[in-house]
Amino acid sequence: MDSVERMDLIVARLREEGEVTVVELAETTGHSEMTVRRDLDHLAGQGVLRRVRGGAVSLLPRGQEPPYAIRERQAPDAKRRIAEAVGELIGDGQAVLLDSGTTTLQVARELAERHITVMPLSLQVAQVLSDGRTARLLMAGGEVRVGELSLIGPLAEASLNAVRFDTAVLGCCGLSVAEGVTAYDLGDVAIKRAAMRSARRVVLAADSTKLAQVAMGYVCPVGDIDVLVTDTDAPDEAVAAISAAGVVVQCV
Amino acid sequence: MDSVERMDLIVARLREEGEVTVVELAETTGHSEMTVRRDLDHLAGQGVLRRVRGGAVSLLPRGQEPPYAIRERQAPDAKRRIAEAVGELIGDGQAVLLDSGTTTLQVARELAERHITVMPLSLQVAQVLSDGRTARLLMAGGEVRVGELSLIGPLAEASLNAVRFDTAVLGCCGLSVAEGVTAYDLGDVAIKRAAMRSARRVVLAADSTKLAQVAMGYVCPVGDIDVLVTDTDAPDEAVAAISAAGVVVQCV
DNA sequence: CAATTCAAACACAGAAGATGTTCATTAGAT
DNA sequence: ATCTAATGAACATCTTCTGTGTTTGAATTG
Repeated sequence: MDSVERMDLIVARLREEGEVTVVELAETTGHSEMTVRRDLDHLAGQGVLRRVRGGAVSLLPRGQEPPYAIRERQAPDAKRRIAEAVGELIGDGQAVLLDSGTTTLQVARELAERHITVMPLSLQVAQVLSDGRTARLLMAGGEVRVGELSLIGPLAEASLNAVRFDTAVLGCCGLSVAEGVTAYDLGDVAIKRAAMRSARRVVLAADSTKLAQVAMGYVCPVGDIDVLVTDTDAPDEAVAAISAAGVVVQCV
Repeated sequence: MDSVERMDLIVARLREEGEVTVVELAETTGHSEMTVRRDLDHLAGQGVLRRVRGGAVSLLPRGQEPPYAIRERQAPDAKRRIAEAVGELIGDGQAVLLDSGTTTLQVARELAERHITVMPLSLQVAQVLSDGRTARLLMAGGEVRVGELSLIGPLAEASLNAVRFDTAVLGCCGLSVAEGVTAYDLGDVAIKRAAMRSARRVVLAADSTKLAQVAMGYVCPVGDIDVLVTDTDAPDEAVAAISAAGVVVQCV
């Protein structure tokens, strides 16, 4: 059991029990208590839990978004395929708006070596794109959400209002015909809306697990999306319903 | 001779001769030709040189700014001391504007664990601050200069106009009473000016090597600076002249 | 005050990176 | 067109880093 598996186990335990103990985790994982403590300290640094004597308590209230480092490990294959498909939707020279999130981060990796103009809505996405050194980077301003590194607030909206894009690539937390497109953070919601206003075409990149979920913040009805790229695990009836709303659905 | 020394040697040769050969470098450094080639490829990736058969030619025209990776190794001790002193000038809870550059990057490392509000004018500085997770990060928008990762252009100016700061911590490329504060890139110059307009107090962080230099872009007269933090190698007459212009000079 | 937990320090193993060597391929010179 | 030197890929070796466990003394809690 390597460090990644251990972390996943700890997070799973925290979700079920709300708290964990060092001794119990050491037995379960088969590693020393010192190693468990180091794992817990690491997760504490990500804001996942709070250390207490003998163990840790969860900082993940139900109904709230799991932290970045956790989400990045969810459905990585699907996200990679989706990112690849989104990359093919973007032509060279286009101006692209790239949302924050783990799926769009993967899209950024796909676009990093392309010759396009990109405005990322996340510091992490910006990092990936600047490493590529070929894309023209137009940074959005805004307040940086700690942990997420997404950009929100009036400065971010002002940045979006100042530019027009060929394509906006958005992520989301939940998606259904009944409930529309939803996200956890209300600040992010406002930005997604502004992003849609600034782009001629809106592409939503969402793996199939999102189709079953509804988050607190309402972004827009499904029909406002132009293209949805998801994976082949998406249930047929959901895909049919979303298509019926006028969305081009692509399953990869 | 480790890889850092080799790179420095290669850059020095490029500055003197304008070009280098693989064979000669292999002899001088005492390493294999393959290693030299890998070094050259690495520097080519940073935009320092262009590979040609048998060697490489410089991409560093005189009068232009050396690339980031090179500057970061210049006077690192002085920069650290300066950064520490600048950190002491910043009180908790303040709103701080942080310029791009290698000296201000060091300042960012100093401020990363503080509880302040910071607007960085560089992606790299933003990266450092977001790692700290204590500072409130207000990202400036703007076009990202490739290689430098500094933010320039109208979006950046708009971000600066939208906020007011207690302190602006600026870097520069050249500084003298006769020629004022100067920088290489004209885009950066405009941003530095806007930054000064948005801050009650302007702190310039510049190691003593900057006192002898003049760059192309004129930012402002020396007297517009409130505090200059430099190192103890600064010549006394220069310090006296700058003080006479009404600047509080601190040598560390 | 006693029992437990913790964190710093050191030791060790496996992983990752850097370097050198060999060799087939390629670019440039003749 | 042919030859020579340069190149980059592939592999082997060595070094450095990172992750882990153990020990030990300090800190916390009941």
